[in-house]
Amino acid sequence: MSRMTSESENGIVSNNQIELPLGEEGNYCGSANGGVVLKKGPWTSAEDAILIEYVKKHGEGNWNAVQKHSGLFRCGKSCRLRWANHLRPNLKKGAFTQEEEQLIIELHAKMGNKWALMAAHLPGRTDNEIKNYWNTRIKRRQRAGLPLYPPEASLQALQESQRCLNIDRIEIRNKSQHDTLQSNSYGIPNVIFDNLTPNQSIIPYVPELPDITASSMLMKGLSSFQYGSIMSPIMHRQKRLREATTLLSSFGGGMKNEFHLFDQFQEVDIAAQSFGLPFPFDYDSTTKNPEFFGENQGSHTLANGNFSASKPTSEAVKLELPSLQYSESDLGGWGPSCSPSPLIESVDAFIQSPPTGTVESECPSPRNSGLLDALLHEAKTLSSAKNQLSDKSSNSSTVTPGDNADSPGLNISETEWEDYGHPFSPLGHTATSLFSECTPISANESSLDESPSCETFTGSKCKFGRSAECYVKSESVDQTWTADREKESSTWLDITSPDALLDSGWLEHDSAYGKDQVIVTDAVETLLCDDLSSESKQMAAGASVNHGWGHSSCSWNNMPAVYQMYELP
DNA sequence: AAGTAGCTCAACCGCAATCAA
DNA sequence: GTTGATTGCGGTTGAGCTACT
Repeated sequence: MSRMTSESENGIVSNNQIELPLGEEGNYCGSANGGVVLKKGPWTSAEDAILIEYVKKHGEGNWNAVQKHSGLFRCGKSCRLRWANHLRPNLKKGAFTQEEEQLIIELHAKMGNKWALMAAHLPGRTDNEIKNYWNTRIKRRQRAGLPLYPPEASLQALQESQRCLNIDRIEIRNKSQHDTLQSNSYGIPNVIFDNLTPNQSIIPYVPELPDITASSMLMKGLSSFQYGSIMSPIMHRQKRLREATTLLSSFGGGMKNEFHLFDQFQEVDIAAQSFGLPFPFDYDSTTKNPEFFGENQGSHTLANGNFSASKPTSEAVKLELPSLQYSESDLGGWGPSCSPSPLIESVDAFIQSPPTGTVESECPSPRNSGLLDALLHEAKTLSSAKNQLSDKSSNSSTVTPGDNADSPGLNISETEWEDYGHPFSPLGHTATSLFSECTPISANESSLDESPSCETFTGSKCKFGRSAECYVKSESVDQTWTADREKESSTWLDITSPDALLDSGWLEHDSAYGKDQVIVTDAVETLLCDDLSSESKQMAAGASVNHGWGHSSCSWNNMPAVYQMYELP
């Protein structure tokens, strides 16, 4: 509004603001003007007055009639927007309150970029306002390397998610009493994708999935880290510190740990870039596959890299991105020169701050929310639960809080991955890192301006594929990986191992389907299926993939190569 | 003090869903 | 069932402002 001060106050169209009718120039506000030139640009107070007067008389709606009846040279669309965002009564002006911010965070964690829905929960606020706020906040937080969601939200969501997952697990196990640990079925003939069906019945709000896929969220995170990797070096450290501090304070100090994390990420990111690390792949320099990397240049690294182990695909995967969108071109650094850290950062954010809130559902489904947070949160929950049930773990491939730690004795599955020539684990660094990075870091481990510890995350156990244990060695940064840290990180699931997945509950055998089949929990499904190109999705759909709330199944043999990462020779 | 980069926010744009004829 | 108009939504843009160098 204040920006309209320089404008004409008479509401009459000035020449430089007159736009051709839409029939001649796109379809915005296209039809209602009948050849009358319509004004664009900022509204004047006179125009506002006209519009207000009109709405008083005729009420809202029928916006195209505004121009006809009021003489306002604005299209209906513009009128509606102006009214909704600025003129209608009961609009709150000014900055968001802390309560509102909190609510937005919770709502976004739950809904994703459903600005209109979010606005419905914030009286007096408009979707545009919320969207702008969120995008601004997102950018700031991402640039500062902070998680999107505050940790307190994580705890709440953790508890709720745990409860929901317990319900889910019960139902799954009711379907199958198989001992999931017995089967070492790498040649998985079929994969059953198990959505978190139980949630459906208790979720009052089940929108059409916005298709905020795991990969899109990962992309979001990855691209978010582009801010870290690209912006950070540009941004002066002082500014970064200030921003981060500001954001920190906005969360009541609960972000210390995250803040701490971030500073590490920045540096590692830079360092990793300087090493041309092929993010998201961690790889052992002695076993890296140059051919593979070459093929994937310019392609969608996440999709190709993480999911196409042996058959790199050249297909670009166009992902639908959430609000904070970045085109593939934005991810230009995804090639061999990409840093491993973006994902890690995002993962950190996601894991530390899974979706929360009970705005519309007490048991938000990861798929429903469309947020990877939920997905990862599930994994985290599962993994934690499994770790507690250590006695259950009989298979050597099971990742338990100890065998994961740096020991040269890799678990079976890991070795087998290697033997079977999958240069990278199915989920690669992505997933593995997720679990190795979600351990909170105590704030006193390093100060903000200390040389950050690359190993704090890069050194966490990155087991996958041929490269077995691969550390991202960034020689330009300190490597102060601590034993404690490693122990912490090692408690997380080794997702690259099917056995581990099985053991963790990510994959479960299901005898109900007759064959050696594996239930892939929603989280895995999301990683496996949702991240693929639409073409792949269609193929998968042809293979009985049902991306609904119920079970879905993919016939293994019919799955595109990118799906067949568990297939063994 | 000047130049510049980054930020904010209002408005635009395109698409899809809905509605009515 | 089809078509065109209307409405709603989410992503994007760009002008003005602010902070920094």
